[in-house]
Amino acid sequence: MNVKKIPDIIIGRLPVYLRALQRMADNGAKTTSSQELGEHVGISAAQIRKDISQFGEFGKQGTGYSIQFLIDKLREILKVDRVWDVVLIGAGDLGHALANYNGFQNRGFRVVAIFDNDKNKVGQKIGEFTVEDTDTMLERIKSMGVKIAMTTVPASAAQEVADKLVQAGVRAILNYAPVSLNVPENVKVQYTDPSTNLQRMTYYL
Amino acid sequence: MNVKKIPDIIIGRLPVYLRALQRMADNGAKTTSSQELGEHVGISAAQIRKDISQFGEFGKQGTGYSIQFLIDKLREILKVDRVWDVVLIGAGDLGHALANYNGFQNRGFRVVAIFDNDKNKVGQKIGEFTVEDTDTMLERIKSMGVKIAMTTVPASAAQEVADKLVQAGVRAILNYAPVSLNVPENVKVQYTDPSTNLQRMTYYL
DNA sequence: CCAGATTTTGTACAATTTGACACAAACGCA
DNA sequence: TGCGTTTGTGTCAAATTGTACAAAATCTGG
Repeated sequence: MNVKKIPDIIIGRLPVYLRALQRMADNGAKTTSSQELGEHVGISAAQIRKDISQFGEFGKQGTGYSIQFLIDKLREILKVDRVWDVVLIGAGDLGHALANYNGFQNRGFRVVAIFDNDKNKVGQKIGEFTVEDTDTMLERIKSMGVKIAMTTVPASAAQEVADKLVQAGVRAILNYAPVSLNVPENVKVQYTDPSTNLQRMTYYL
Repeated sequence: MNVKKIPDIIIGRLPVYLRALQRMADNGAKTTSSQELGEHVGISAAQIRKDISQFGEFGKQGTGYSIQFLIDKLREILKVDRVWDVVLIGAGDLGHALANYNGFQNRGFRVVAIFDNDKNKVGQKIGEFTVEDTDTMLERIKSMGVKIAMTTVPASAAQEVADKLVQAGVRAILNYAPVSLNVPENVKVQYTDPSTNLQRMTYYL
Protein backbone atom coordinates (compact mmCIF):
# COMPACT_ATOMS: atom_id res chain seq x y z
CA MET A 1 0.00 0.00 0.00
CA ASN A 2 1.91 3.00 -1.29
CA VAL A 3 -0.90 5.49 -1.62
CA LYS A 4 -2.79 6.65 1.44
CA LYS A 5 -6.27 8.02 1.18
CA ILE A 6 -6.11 11.70 0.28
CA PRO A 7 -8.83 13.89 1.82
CA ASP A 8 -11.32 15.48 -0.55
CA ILE A 9 -10.53 18.88 0.79
CA ILE A 10 -6.95 18.61 -0.41
CA ILE A 11 -8.00 17.37 -3.84
CA GLY A 12 -10.30 20.36 -4.03
CA ARG A 13 -7.41 22.77 -3.54
CA LEU A 14 -5.13 21.22 -6.13
CA PRO A 15 -6.95 22.70 -9.16
CA VAL A 16 -6.57 26.11 -7.57
CA TYR A 17 -2.84 25.62 -7.21
CA LEU A 18 -2.66 24.32 -10.74
CA ARG A 19 -4.49 27.33 -12.11
CA ALA A 20 -2.15 29.74 -10.33
CA LEU A 21 0.93 27.81 -11.45
CA GLN A 22 -0.17 27.79 -15.07
CA ARG A 23 -0.67 31.51 -14.84
CA MET A 24 2.85 31.96 -13.44
CA ALA A 25 4.24 29.79 -16.21
CA ASP A 26 2.42 31.89 -18.80
CA ASN A 27 4.14 34.92 -17.31
CA GLY A 28 7.49 33.24 -17.84
CA ALA A 29 8.29 32.30 -14.24
CA LYS A 30 10.37 29.17 -13.70
CA THR A 31 10.28 28.52 -9.97
CA THR A 32 8.10 29.51 -7.05
CA SER A 33 7.85 28.92 -3.31
CA SER A 34 5.01 27.82 -1.09
CA GLN A 35 5.14 31.35 0.27
CA GLU A 36 4.63 33.00 -3.10
CA LEU A 37 2.02 30.53 -4.31
CA GLY A 38 0.18 30.99 -1.04
CA GLU A 39 -0.04 34.72 -1.53
CA HIS A 40 -1.49 34.17 -4.99
CA VAL A 41 -4.22 31.81 -3.92
CA GLY A 42 -4.86 33.05 -0.40
CA ILE A 43 -3.77 29.90 1.43
CA SER A 44 -1.03 29.58 4.03
CA ALA A 45 2.39 28.44 2.87
CA ALA A 46 2.45 25.60 5.40
CA GLN A 47 -0.84 24.28 4.12
CA ILE A 48 0.38 24.27 0.55
CA ARG A 49 3.57 22.45 1.49
CA LYS A 50 1.60 19.83 3.39
CA ASP A 51 -0.90 19.37 0.60
CA ILE A 52 1.78 18.92 -2.02
CA SER A 53 3.92 16.67 0.16
CA GLN A 54 1.06 14.15 0.26
CA PHE A 55 2.09 13.10 -3.21
CA GLY A 56 5.86 13.19 -3.03
CA GLU A 57 8.81 15.45 -2.45
CA PHE A 58 8.44 17.82 -5.35
CA GLY A 59 10.27 20.80 -3.91
CA LYS A 60 13.84 21.59 -3.09
CA GLN A 61 14.99 23.28 0.10
CA GLY A 62 16.30 26.78 -0.40
CA THR A 63 14.88 26.96 -3.92
CA GLY A 64 11.22 26.06 -3.85
CA TYR A 65 9.34 24.30 -6.62
CA SER A 66 9.97 24.09 -10.35
CA ILE A 67 6.74 25.48 -11.73
CA GLN A 68 6.67 23.27 -14.80
CA PHE A 69 7.50 20.16 -12.81
CA LEU A 70 4.78 20.89 -10.28
CA ILE A 71 2.27 21.58 -13.05
CA ASP A 72 3.09 18.23 -14.62
CA LYS A 73 2.73 16.44 -11.31
CA LEU A 74 -0.56 18.10 -10.43
CA ARG A 75 -1.97 17.37 -13.87
CA GLU A 76 -0.97 13.77 -13.43
CA ILE A 77 -2.49 13.54 -9.95
CA LEU A 78 -5.73 15.16 -11.06
CA LYS A 79 -5.71 13.03 -14.21
CA VAL A 80 -5.86 16.06 -16.47
CA ASP A 81 -2.64 15.11 -18.18
CA ARG A 82 -4.97 13.89 -20.92
CA VAL A 83 -8.07 15.30 -22.66
CA TRP A 84 -11.46 14.27 -21.31
CA ASP A 85 -14.50 14.32 -23.55
CA VAL A 86 -17.40 16.21 -22.03
CA VAL A 87 -21.04 16.39 -23.09
CA LEU A 88 -23.26 19.36 -22.52
CA ILE A 89 -26.97 19.04 -21.80
CA GLY A 90 -29.06 22.14 -22.36
CA ALA A 91 -28.61 24.51 -25.28
CA GLY A 92 -29.84 27.70 -23.66
CA ASP A 93 -27.78 30.82 -23.06
CA LEU A 94 -25.54 29.10 -20.56
CA GLY A 95 -25.13 26.11 -22.85
CA HIS A 96 -23.99 28.45 -25.59
CA ALA A 97 -21.54 30.11 -23.24
CA LEU A 98 -20.02 26.78 -22.22
CA ALA A 99 -19.93 25.52 -25.80
CA ASN A 100 -17.96 28.58 -26.83
CA TYR A 101 -15.81 28.68 -23.71
CA ASN A 102 -12.15 28.51 -24.61
CA GLY A 103 -10.93 27.92 -21.08
CA PHE A 104 -11.20 24.15 -21.46
CA GLN A 105 -8.26 24.03 -23.81
CA ASN A 106 -5.06 23.17 -22.00
CA ARG A 107 -7.02 22.26 -18.91
CA GLY A 108 -7.87 18.73 -19.89
CA PHE A 109 -11.36 19.00 -21.34
CA ARG A 110 -13.13 19.12 -24.67
CA VAL A 111 -16.83 19.44 -25.37
CA VAL A 112 -17.84 16.75 -27.85
CA ALA A 113 -21.63 17.02 -28.06
CA ILE A 114 -24.59 19.15 -27.02
CA PHE A 115 -28.08 17.85 -26.30
CA ASP A 116 -31.44 19.50 -25.75
CA ASN A 117 -34.99 18.19 -25.53
CA ASP A 118 -36.48 21.22 -27.29
CA LYS A 119 -37.23 20.08 -30.85
CA ASN A 120 -36.83 23.66 -32.05
CA LYS A 121 -33.25 23.71 -30.85
CA VAL A 122 -32.34 20.26 -32.13
CA GLY A 123 -30.41 20.61 -35.37
CA GLN A 124 -29.34 24.17 -34.58
CA LYS A 125 -25.66 24.96 -34.93
CA ILE A 126 -23.67 26.21 -31.94
CA GLY A 127 -20.19 27.00 -33.11
CA GLU A 128 -19.02 23.79 -34.71
CA PHE A 129 -21.63 21.67 -32.92
CA THR A 130 -25.10 20.61 -33.95
CA VAL A 131 -27.58 20.33 -31.10
CA GLU A 132 -28.74 16.73 -30.75
CA ASP A 133 -31.95 15.33 -29.36
CA THR A 134 -31.93 14.10 -25.76
CA ASP A 135 -33.88 11.08 -27.01
CA THR A 136 -30.69 9.80 -28.58
CA MET A 137 -28.48 10.95 -25.72
CA LEU A 138 -28.19 7.70 -23.83
CA GLU A 139 -26.98 5.73 -26.82
CA ARG A 140 -24.67 8.48 -28.06
CA ILE A 141 -22.94 8.90 -24.71
CA LYS A 142 -22.58 5.18 -24.30
CA SER A 143 -21.07 4.73 -27.73
CA MET A 144 -18.67 7.63 -27.25
CA GLY A 145 -17.74 6.39 -23.79
CA VAL A 146 -18.02 9.86 -22.30
CA LYS A 147 -17.62 10.02 -18.52
CA ILE A 148 -18.18 13.72 -17.81
CA ALA A 149 -21.26 15.89 -18.36
CA MET A 150 -22.31 19.46 -17.73
CA THR A 151 -26.00 20.17 -17.25
CA THR A 152 -27.56 23.56 -17.90
CA VAL A 153 -31.16 22.40 -17.93
CA PRO A 154 -34.04 23.82 -15.85
CA ALA A 155 -34.29 22.66 -12.26
CA SER A 156 -37.40 20.66 -13.06
CA ALA A 157 -35.56 18.52 -15.62
CA ALA A 158 -32.23 18.14 -13.85
CA GLN A 159 -32.89 14.93 -11.92
CA GLU A 160 -34.34 13.16 -14.92
CA VAL A 161 -31.36 14.16 -17.04
CA ALA A 162 -28.98 13.08 -14.30
CA ASP A 163 -30.62 9.65 -14.12
CA LYS A 164 -30.16 9.22 -17.84
CA LEU A 165 -26.55 10.35 -17.67
CA VAL A 166 -25.77 7.88 -14.91
CA GLN A 167 -27.44 5.16 -16.92
CA ALA A 168 -25.27 6.09 -19.87
CA GLY A 169 -22.13 5.63 -17.80
CA VAL A 170 -21.35 9.23 -16.87
CA ARG A 171 -19.37 9.41 -13.63
CA ALA A 172 -18.96 13.15 -13.09
CA ILE A 173 -21.58 15.86 -13.46
CA LEU A 174 -21.08 19.59 -13.30
CA ASN A 175 -24.58 20.77 -12.49
CA TYR A 176 -25.62 24.35 -13.22
CA ALA A 177 -29.23 23.75 -12.27
CA PRO A 178 -30.29 24.98 -8.83
CA VAL A 179 -31.13 21.56 -7.39
CA SER A 180 -29.33 18.84 -5.50
CA LEU A 181 -29.08 15.65 -7.52
CA ASN A 182 -29.62 12.15 -6.30
CA VAL A 183 -26.94 9.90 -7.80
CA PRO A 184 -25.17 6.66 -6.89
CA GLU A 185 -22.14 6.86 -4.67
CA ASN A 186 -19.68 6.28 -7.47
CA VAL A 187 -20.86 9.36 -9.36
CA LYS A 188 -19.43 12.76 -8.46
CA VAL A 189 -21.44 15.97 -8.71
CA GLN A 190 -20.24 19.53 -8.48
CA TYR A 191 -22.83 22.25 -8.05
CA THR A 192 -22.42 25.70 -9.45
CA ASP A 193 -25.53 27.77 -9.41
CA PRO A 194 -25.27 31.56 -9.34
CA SER A 195 -27.94 32.24 -6.72
CA THR A 196 -26.50 29.78 -4.25
CA ASN A 197 -23.05 31.22 -4.72
CA LEU A 198 -24.32 34.73 -4.15
CA GLN A 199 -26.25 33.64 -1.08
CA ARG A 200 -23.04 32.31 0.41
CA MET A 201 -21.77 35.88 0.55
CA THR A 202 -24.73 38.01 1.58
CA TYR A 203 -24.51 36.80 5.17
CA TYR A 204 -21.25 38.70 5.50
CA LEU A 205 -22.48 41.99 4.07
CA MET B 1 -23.42 38.74 23.45
CA ASN B 2 -26.32 36.74 22.10
CA VAL B 3 -24.84 35.70 18.76
CA LYS B 4 -21.81 33.45 18.66
CA LYS B 5 -19.52 33.35 15.67
CA ILE B 6 -20.97 31.00 13.08
CA PRO B 7 -18.41 28.98 11.08
CA ASP B 8 -18.18 29.72 7.36
CA ILE B 9 -18.77 26.10 6.57
CA ILE B 10 -22.22 26.22 8.13
CA ILE B 11 -23.11 29.43 6.33
CA GLY B 12 -22.09 27.73 3.11
CA ARG B 13 -24.59 24.94 3.64
CA LEU B 14 -27.55 27.16 4.43
CA PRO B 15 -28.19 28.20 0.82
CA VAL B 16 -28.31 24.53 -0.09
CA TYR B 17 -30.92 23.85 2.57
CA LEU B 18 -32.84 26.92 1.47
CA ARG B 19 -32.86 25.80 -2.14
CA ALA B 20 -34.16 22.36 -1.22
CA LEU B 21 -36.81 23.81 1.09
CA GLN B 22 -38.05 26.21 -1.57
CA ARG B 23 -38.35 23.31 -3.92
CA MET B 24 -40.39 21.35 -1.37
CA ALA B 25 -42.60 24.36 -0.83
CA ASP B 26 -43.15 24.66 -4.59
CA ASN B 27 -44.29 21.05 -4.52
CA GLY B 28 -46.85 21.90 -1.89
CA ALA B 29 -45.18 20.35 1.14
CA LYS B 30 -45.84 21.99 4.49
CA THR B 31 -43.42 20.31 6.89
CA THR B 32 -40.23 18.31 6.69
CA SER B 33 -37.74 16.62 8.99
CA SER B 34 -33.97 16.80 9.22
CA GLN B 35 -34.05 13.22 7.95
CA GLU B 36 -35.97 14.05 4.80
CA LEU B 37 -34.09 17.26 4.10
CA GLY B 38 -30.85 15.39 4.57
CA GLU B 39 -31.78 12.83 1.96
CA HIS B 40 -32.54 15.62 -0.49
CA VAL B 41 -29.25 17.44 -0.07
CA GLY B 42 -26.97 14.54 0.79
CA ILE B 43 -26.09 15.68 4.30
CA SER B 44 -26.65 13.77 7.55
CA ALA B 45 -29.75 14.58 9.56
CA ALA B 46 -27.71 15.27 12.68
CA GLN B 47 -25.60 17.77 10.83
CA ILE B 48 -28.62 19.62 9.55
CA ARG B 49 -30.19 19.76 13.00
CA LYS B 50 -26.97 21.06 14.46
CA ASP B 51 -26.54 23.68 11.75
CA ILE B 52 -30.07 24.97 12.13
CA SER B 53 -29.99 24.95 15.91
CA GLN B 54 -27.14 27.49 15.79
CA PHE B 55 -29.74 30.12 15.10
CA GLY B 56 -32.61 29.09 17.31
CA GLU B 57 -35.07 26.31 18.01
CA PHE B 58 -36.99 26.28 14.78
CA GLY B 59 -38.27 22.71 14.89
CA LYS B 60 -40.77 20.79 16.93
CA GLN B 61 -40.20 17.31 18.34
CA GLY B 62 -42.26 14.65 16.69
CA THR B 63 -43.21 16.92 13.82
CA GLY B 64 -40.08 18.39 12.33
CA TYR B 65 -39.83 21.82 10.74
CA SER B 66 -42.45 24.02 9.16
CA ILE B 67 -41.03 24.51 5.69
CA GLN B 68 -42.27 28.04 5.24
CA PHE B 69 -41.09 29.08 8.67
CA LEU B 70 -37.65 27.64 8.06
CA ILE B 71 -37.44 29.31 4.66
CA ASP B 72 -38.28 32.63 6.23
CA LYS B 73 -35.68 32.16 8.94
CA LEU B 74 -32.94 31.09 6.55
CA ARG B 75 -33.69 34.00 4.24
CA GLU B 76 -33.44 36.31 7.19
CA ILE B 77 -30.17 34.79 8.39
CA LEU B 78 -28.63 34.89 4.94
CA LYS B 79 -30.00 38.40 4.44
CA VAL B 80 -31.86 37.41 1.29
CA ASP B 81 -35.18 38.46 2.77
CA ARG B 82 -34.66 41.53 0.60
CA VAL B 83 -33.55 42.16 -3.00
CA TRP B 84 -29.88 42.90 -3.61
CA ASP B 85 -28.82 44.86 -6.66
CA VAL B 86 -26.06 43.14 -8.61
CA VAL B 87 -23.86 44.43 -11.41
CA LEU B 88 -22.44 42.28 -14.14
CA ILE B 89 -19.04 42.94 -15.71
CA GLY B 90 -18.41 41.30 -19.07
CA ALA B 91 -20.98 41.10 -21.84
CA GLY B 92 -19.77 37.93 -23.52
CA ASP B 93 -21.73 34.71 -23.83
CA LEU B 94 -21.66 34.07 -20.12
CA GLY B 95 -22.64 37.66 -19.39
CA HIS B 96 -25.64 37.20 -21.67
CA ALA B 97 -26.56 34.00 -19.90
CA LEU B 98 -26.44 35.63 -16.48
CA ALA B 99 -28.31 38.71 -17.68
CA ASN B 100 -31.12 36.51 -18.92
CA TYR B 101 -31.00 34.11 -15.99
CA ASN B 102 -34.37 33.96 -14.28
CA GLY B 103 -33.14 32.07 -11.24
CA PHE B 104 -32.34 35.28 -9.40
CA GLN B 105 -35.99 36.09 -8.96
CA ASN B 106 -37.26 35.00 -5.55
CA ARG B 107 -33.73 34.31 -4.42
CA GLY B 108 -32.84 37.81 -3.38
CA PHE B 109 -31.00 39.24 -6.37
CA ARG B 110 -31.60 41.51 -9.33
CA VAL B 111 -29.16 42.50 -12.06
CA VAL B 112 -29.21 46.27 -12.45
CA ALA B 113 -26.43 47.02 -14.92
CA ILE B 114 -23.98 45.40 -17.32
CA PHE B 115 -20.53 46.74 -18.17
CA ASP B 116 -17.94 45.88 -20.79
CA ASN B 117 -14.74 47.55 -21.95
CA ASP B 118 -15.27 46.58 -25.59
CA LYS B 119 -16.49 49.72 -27.34
CA ASN B 120 -18.30 47.56 -29.90
CA LYS B 121 -20.41 46.04 -27.17
CA VAL B 122 -21.11 49.27 -25.32
CA GLY B 123 -24.58 50.50 -26.23
CA GLN B 124 -25.75 47.02 -27.27
CA LYS B 125 -29.00 45.81 -25.80
CA ILE B 126 -29.09 42.63 -23.72
CA GLY B 127 -32.68 41.93 -22.80
CA GLU B 128 -33.82 45.12 -21.13
CA PHE B 129 -30.27 46.29 -20.40
CA THR B 130 -27.92 48.49 -22.35
CA VAL B 131 -24.26 47.55 -22.03
CA GLU B 132 -22.36 50.38 -20.39
CA ASP B 133 -18.71 51.37 -20.64
CA THR B 134 -16.37 50.19 -17.87
CA ASP B 135 -14.90 53.71 -17.93
CA THR B 136 -18.04 54.93 -16.20
CA MET B 137 -18.36 51.85 -14.00
CA LEU B 138 -16.78 53.19 -10.83
CA GLU B 139 -19.05 56.22 -10.64
CA ARG B 140 -22.16 54.32 -11.64
CA ILE B 141 -21.67 51.63 -9.01
CA LYS B 142 -20.92 54.20 -6.35
CA SER B 143 -23.99 56.23 -7.15
CA MET B 144 -26.22 53.17 -7.21
CA GLY B 145 -24.67 51.87 -3.99
CA VAL B 146 -24.33 48.36 -5.36
CA LYS B 147 -22.48 45.93 -3.11
CA ILE B 148 -22.44 42.76 -5.23
CA ALA B 149 -20.82 42.08 -8.60
CA MET B 150 -20.43 39.15 -10.97
CA THR B 151 -17.41 39.15 -13.26
CA THR B 152 -17.30 37.25 -16.53
CA VAL B 153 -14.23 38.96 -17.95
CA PRO B 154 -11.10 37.27 -19.31
CA ALA B 155 -8.55 36.09 -16.74
CA SER B 156 -6.15 38.81 -17.81
CA ALA B 157 -8.60 41.58 -16.92
CA ALA B 158 -10.10 40.08 -13.77
CA GLN B 159 -7.75 41.59 -11.18
CA GLU B 160 -7.97 45.05 -12.65
CA VAL B 161 -11.76 44.87 -12.70
CA ALA B 162 -11.79 43.56 -9.14
CA ASP B 163 -9.67 46.47 -7.96
CA LYS B 164 -12.09 48.92 -9.52
CA LEU B 165 -15.07 47.15 -8.00
CA VAL B 166 -13.53 47.25 -4.55
CA GLN B 167 -12.80 50.94 -5.02
CA ALA B 168 -16.43 51.46 -5.98
CA GLY B 169 -17.56 49.91 -2.72
CA VAL B 170 -18.43 46.38 -3.88
CA ARG B 171 -18.15 43.91 -1.02
CA ALA B 172 -18.97 40.59 -2.69
CA ILE B 173 -17.72 39.28 -6.03
CA LEU B 174 -18.84 36.16 -7.85
CA ASN B 175 -15.88 35.54 -10.12
CA TYR B 176 -16.28 33.43 -13.25
CA ALA B 177 -12.75 34.14 -14.45
CA PRO B 178 -10.20 31.38 -13.87
CA VAL B 179 -7.96 33.37 -11.53
CA SER B 180 -7.65 33.96 -7.83
CA LEU B 181 -8.34 37.57 -6.93
CA ASN B 182 -6.45 39.67 -4.48
CA VAL B 183 -8.92 41.72 -2.45
CA PRO B 184 -9.07 43.32 1.01
CA GLU B 185 -10.20 41.18 3.89
CA ASN B 186 -13.63 42.74 4.10
CA VAL B 187 -14.48 41.73 0.53
CA LYS B 188 -15.83 38.24 -0.14
CA VAL B 189 -15.09 36.36 -3.35
CA GLN B 190 -16.69 33.19 -4.63
CA TYR B 191 -15.01 31.39 -7.49
CA THR B 192 -16.88 29.46 -10.07
CA ASP B 193 -14.87 28.49 -13.09
CA PRO B 194 -15.87 25.46 -15.14
CA SER B 195 -12.42 23.97 -15.62
CA THR B 196 -11.56 24.10 -11.94
CA ASN B 197 -14.87 22.50 -11.06
CA LEU B 198 -14.32 19.72 -13.55
CA GLN B 199 -10.79 19.18 -12.30
CA ARG B 200 -12.14 18.62 -8.81
CA MET B 201 -13.85 15.50 -10.12
CA THR B 202 -11.40 13.87 -12.51
CA TYR B 203 -9.22 12.63 -9.66
CA TYR B 204 -12.01 10.26 -8.69
CA LEU B 205 -12.60 8.82 -12.16
C1' DC C 1 -60.31 10.00 25.87
C1' DC C 2 -56.18 7.98 27.26
C1' DA C 3 -51.86 5.14 27.68
C1' DG C 4 -48.24 3.41 25.38
C1' DA C 5 -45.65 3.39 21.03
C1' DT C 6 -43.46 6.25 17.65
C1' DT C 7 -41.30 10.23 15.78
C1' DT C 8 -38.17 13.88 15.88
C1' DT C 9 -35.67 17.66 17.88
C1' DG C 10 -31.70 19.76 20.33
C1' DT C 11 -27.50 18.89 22.58
C1' DA C 12 -23.76 16.65 25.45
C1' DC C 13 -19.94 14.01 24.57
C1' DA C 14 -16.60 11.40 21.73
C1' DA C 15 -14.07 10.73 17.61
C1' DT C 16 -12.11 12.37 13.66
C1' DT C 17 -10.45 15.66 10.55
C1' DT C 18 -8.19 19.75 9.47
C1' DG C 19 -5.09 23.47 10.15
C1' DA C 20 -1.23 26.06 12.64
C1' DC C 21 3.32 26.09 14.36
C1' DA C 22 7.95 25.13 14.76
C1' DC C 23 12.20 23.40 13.37
C1' DA C 24 15.85 20.20 11.57
C1' DA C 25 17.74 19.23 7.25
C1' DA C 26 18.88 20.48 2.62
C1' DC C 27 20.16 23.67 -0.80
C1' DG C 28 22.22 27.85 -3.12
C1' DC C 29 25.23 31.51 -3.03
C1' DA C 30 28.83 34.61 -1.97
C1' DT D 1 32.58 27.89 4.87
C1' DG D 2 28.83 30.46 6.72
C1' DC D 3 24.42 32.60 5.97
C1' DG D 4 19.84 33.11 4.33
C1' DT D 5 16.05 30.52 2.24
C1' DT D 6 12.74 26.97 1.87
C1' DT D 7 11.05 22.33 2.20
C1' DG D 8 8.89 18.35 4.60
C1' DT D 9 7.09 16.74 8.79
C1' DG D 10 6.23 15.88 13.84
C1' DT D 11 3.36 17.78 17.33
C1' DC D 12 -0.29 20.15 19.03
C1' DA D 13 -4.59 22.90 18.84
C1' DA D 14 -8.85 23.89 16.78
C1' DA D 15 -12.64 22.88 14.04
C1' DT D 16 -15.84 19.71 12.38
C1' DT D 17 -18.53 15.67 12.33
C1' DG D 18 -20.68 11.50 14.35
C1' DT D 19 -23.22 9.16 18.18
C1' DA D 20 -26.46 8.72 21.51
C1' DC D 21 -30.20 9.98 24.18
C1' DA D 22 -33.56 12.71 27.11
C1' DA D 23 -37.44 15.47 26.30
C1' DA D 24 -41.29 16.86 23.70
C1' DA D 25 -44.77 16.20 20.48
C1' DT D 26 -47.76 13.28 17.77
C1' DC D 27 -50.07 9.07 16.61
C1' DT D 28 -52.71 4.80 17.39
C1' DG D 29 -55.84 1.49 19.00
C1' DG D 30 -59.13 0.36 21.97
